[in-house]
Formats: sequence, structure tokens, C-alpha cells
Amino acid sequence: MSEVPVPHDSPIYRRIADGLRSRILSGELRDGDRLPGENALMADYGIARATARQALAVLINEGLAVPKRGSGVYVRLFKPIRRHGSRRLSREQWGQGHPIWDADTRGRPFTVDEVEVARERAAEEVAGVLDSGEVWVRRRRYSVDARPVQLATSYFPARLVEGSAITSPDTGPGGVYARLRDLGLSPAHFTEEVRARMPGPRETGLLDLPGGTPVIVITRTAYTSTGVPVELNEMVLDSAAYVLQYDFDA
Amino acid sequence: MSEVPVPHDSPIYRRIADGLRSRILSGELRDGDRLPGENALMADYGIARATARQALAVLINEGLAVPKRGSGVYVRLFKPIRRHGSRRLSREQWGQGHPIWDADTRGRPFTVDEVEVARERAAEEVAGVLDSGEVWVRRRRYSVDARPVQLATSYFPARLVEGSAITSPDTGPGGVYARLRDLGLSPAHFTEEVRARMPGPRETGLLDLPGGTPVIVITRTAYTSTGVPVELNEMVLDSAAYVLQYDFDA
DNA sequence: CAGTGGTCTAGACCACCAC
DNA sequence: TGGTGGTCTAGACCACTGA
Repeated sequence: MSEVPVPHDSPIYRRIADGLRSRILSGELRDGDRLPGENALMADYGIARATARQALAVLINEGLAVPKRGSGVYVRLFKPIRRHGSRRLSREQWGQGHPIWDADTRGRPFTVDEVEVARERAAEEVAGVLDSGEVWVRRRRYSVDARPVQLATSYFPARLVEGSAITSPDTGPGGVYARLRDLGLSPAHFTEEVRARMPGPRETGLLDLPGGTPVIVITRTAYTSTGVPVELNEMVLDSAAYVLQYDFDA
Repeated sequence: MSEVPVPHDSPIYRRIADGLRSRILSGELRDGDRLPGENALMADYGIARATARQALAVLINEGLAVPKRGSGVYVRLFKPIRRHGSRRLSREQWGQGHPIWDADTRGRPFTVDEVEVARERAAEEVAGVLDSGEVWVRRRRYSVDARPVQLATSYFPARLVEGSAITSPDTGPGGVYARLRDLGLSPAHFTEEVRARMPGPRETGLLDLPGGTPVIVITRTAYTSTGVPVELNEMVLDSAAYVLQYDFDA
């Protein structure tokens, strides 16, 4: 390599990352293929260890590659689940458009664990939405094929659900929505607020997220037909595992 | 510091990052505050430069902090714009629930630049959705308060829009949707597919994204009332600038 | 111009994984 | 057991920022 530092070009690590990225995006390197490792990059480009690591870190932070300890760095897979928002207006009713993203729609079941049910004092934002200072909280984790894909936390106004099965781990047939119906509190309207951000350490651990994986945060509020808020559900999704779909009319 | 390496604890850089993170989340360090810099961390913890950088990199990659060259590392702001999906069922019609996320709803105008209009051969996925191998493409960038927040690319089946103002940079009053209406192709149904991922270099540059900022990708397809796809719009949003809202009935 | 973050080198020891 | 990535040190030069 040139011993004289190049004046104003992009840094070495970035140019190396650019090269690897285009090999991935062009399809030369495919899902699961092994990238050149730190030692290979050091030899190929005559650079130090830290610089090679820096180049690979770029791709890892972009979510294009995943490091495997003691093994190598590999091109990442993207096999999302399709999550439907409003089904009622789904495209099957009025057209046969093709979805643009492939998604694993085969009906593999969710498994649930890390369940936790508790009565708590509501955080300020939660209290504001539910109009209630005391809430019942239901936390759980969903997995597909033993892979954790979603964390969910539901809040219910304590005074409305006190004594119902919603306050116990097993909610019985039909789940919490059936119990809300039993209480005369059937959800009729939903609003979902969707954001994306990088995960914190807890989320990284529980969802087993590799570097460079954002989470999608869906905050859904359920209202009865008379406008009473009955549930606030915050879902944290592995963004590499999901495509959200919403259908609606003009 | 202990000269003997601690056996199985988390690494130093991670513990330092944990400490800073809790100071941010607890509110001790607030929006825009300066974090201890590399030199301060080296002195405080008796560590090397690279280790201090690694600790700060954790927070930067989580999107909690933003580095300013020659100045310092600062706690990041989050002031989103609220983007409504289906307005027709918006909560104002049936209830007065509070949104959980604060959002800048004041009507600051978008500005548009980086406009590009071209006729192109459609990529495979685009052709599949629009049923058309040739498309007119409209690219542009939206900014709010001089801050770029969204890149958008719209595709139109060439045979349907040929000769209309959709093929010229200035589409006239009402924009492309008015022109589609003129052609008897009013959009009546929409489907949106929402994903999140880390940005590539082009997106990082055009949106001026700091590290640790995912993008939200919305792929919206517009159909006429008879189910003919007339537009495919791919929007790439700065996730730190947006909250998406969708309202629908049970 | 002093301090900051950005890049880079040349070493070291470790845990983990596959062969 | 050899190669991989994970962590860490101790230096260096640079470009940029702000007082």
C-alpha cells in the first residue's frame, strides 16, 4: 500500500467497508457467507488490527453483517414476519396487489415466556393515556421458532379490570380481549404509534439482537366504542424480524 | 484501579457506558448536555484512549449521544414529527385520547430539494408491484426547518402516466395525486409496509444522520378503486424525526 | 491556540469455536 | 490446537471548534 497518506480521501476503514458492502449488495456475497476476517483484511490491505476491526464494525453497525465469536463475520439474513395492522381493509378485499417484501407467512406459532403480571403505579405517560394512576401490567416475550422476536407490555386501568382474570397470569380462553368483552369493555378503536430506535441493553439481551439491529416500538391504545381507553400495549419488535402492514382507504 | 483483571465481569468500556446511560435516562444529564469526553474518561478511570472511545461509541450507537467534532459528545434530542397514516378514522372522531409521544405538530412547512425525475426500467420488485417494466420515477428530499427528514421515491407505471405533468419536475397545482385524478386514476386504497433498519452511506449523507440513528422505510402502494396499482412510493425517514400514527377500528 | 474528536499503528492477553 | 473475534494499552498525527 501507499506509504504516503492520501490527502483528503475517505479513511481507509471506510473504503474497505465500502468495498465489502458493494460485494454484499451486488450479491457476490450472499446470506450467511463468511466475510474476510480481521487477519485477512490486515494482510490484504497492510493495515493494523484496529483498522480492520473498524471496517468490519461499519458493516456490523449497518446490520449487514453479524460477528460470530471464534468463527468469523458473516453476511446477515433478513426473513421478516408480516404483521397486519388493520386487516379489515386488507388488500384482498379490493385488489390482488403483490406485497413488495417477502415475508415468512407460514403459520408458525408464537411461544410466550418471561411472563410477568403485576399491579403498579403508572408512569406519567401511561397514566396520561389511560386516565388512571394505578394499572395492572402484563409483560411477556414472544418467540417464533425459538427465536425471540417481540417484547410486549400491556397496561390496564386498575379500577376497570380489578378482580378479573386479566390480573392473573392465565387469562383463560380468548385472552385479555375476551375478558375485556366480559367486562363490557370490548375494544372498538385502536391507535398505533410507531417509532424506531436502537435497543438498550435489556432489549438487546431479551431479544438476542446482534449489533446494528434497531427495534420498532409500537404503542397501541385500545378504546371502547364510547372512547374509554382500556389498554395500552407497548411492543418492542426486532426490526430484522418484522414488516408491518397497514391498509386503508383514501 | 485494580491491576488484576476482573475475571468474568462485563468489560470496562461497557460498565462506563452503563454508568453514563443511567445518568442520561435518570435525567441527571439532559438534552444537549455535554458528556465527559475521551480525555476526561481516560483520567477518571485510568484507561487508554481507545477504551474511552469504545465506551462513548456504545452510547452513540444506541442513539443516546451525538459526537460533535472538536467540541464534545452531547446528549441527544428527540423531537419527532407526527405522521398520520389513515386520518379518516383519526381519534378526534370518536374519542379524545392523549397521544403518548410528544410531537411537534405545529404546522412548519416542508421544503423540497434534490428533485429528480426520470424514466427508468423498473427493478424487479417494483415491476412486480406495479405490473409494469417501465416506470417514471420521482425522487426528492423533504426538510423541516432546514433539517432533512425524509427521502422519497415514487414510481408510476410509464404507460399510464406518459405525457402527463407527472413526467415533468413541476406537477402543477395539487401535485401528482391531482394529476392522477385528471387521468381518471384517483388513488382510493393504500397499503403501507413499514420496516426499520440502519441507513446506508447515501442515506446517512442525504439525511445528515448521526451514528446510532435507524431509518424507517415506508413502502406505500396506491390503488384505484378498481384495484389498479398507480403509484409505489418508498419513503426513508429519519427515525429520530418521526412518530407514525395509524388509527383503525376493531 | 488549546482542547476535542477522528484515524491509525503495533503490540498484548483472553475466550470461544471448529477441526 | 490454531484461528477467530473481544478487549485493552500506549503511543501518534490530523482536522475541526471555540474562546
